[in-house]
Amino acid sequence: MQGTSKQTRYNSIFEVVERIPAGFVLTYGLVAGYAGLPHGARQVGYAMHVAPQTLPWQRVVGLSRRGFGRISIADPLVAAIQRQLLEKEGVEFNANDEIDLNRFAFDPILK
DNA sequence: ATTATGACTGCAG
DNA sequence: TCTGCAGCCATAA
Repeated sequence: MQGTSKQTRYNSIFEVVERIPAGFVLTYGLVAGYAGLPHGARQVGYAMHVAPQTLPWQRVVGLSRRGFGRISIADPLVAAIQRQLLEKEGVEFNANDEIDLNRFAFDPILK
């Protein structure tokens, strides 16, 4: 193929993301690991940036230094939309705007 | 080819 | 506890 699109280039990443059930989330690093890109957390971020409208991009969140999930999108408008979509699916945020990964992370391998 | 940027993380101060 | 910065690596300029 010649015009290798971004969608084709990040196909492995998109396949992981579309498997995340509504009401659950995964961190950029975890998605990268499942996609076979152990050091590609930032690439997952870019992949979500260019993801097709049909992908549940809102289920991919950042990993806080305390081990919680958190919205890590710079654009405040997009960040607000992501939070709204997640809460609508049942994902809960604590007082620090963090997500308890022990309750909402979709991790079929670790548990 | 070289430099800058970022929807990431983790360590150091 | 909070900030800054260093590794990380694909894209953009």
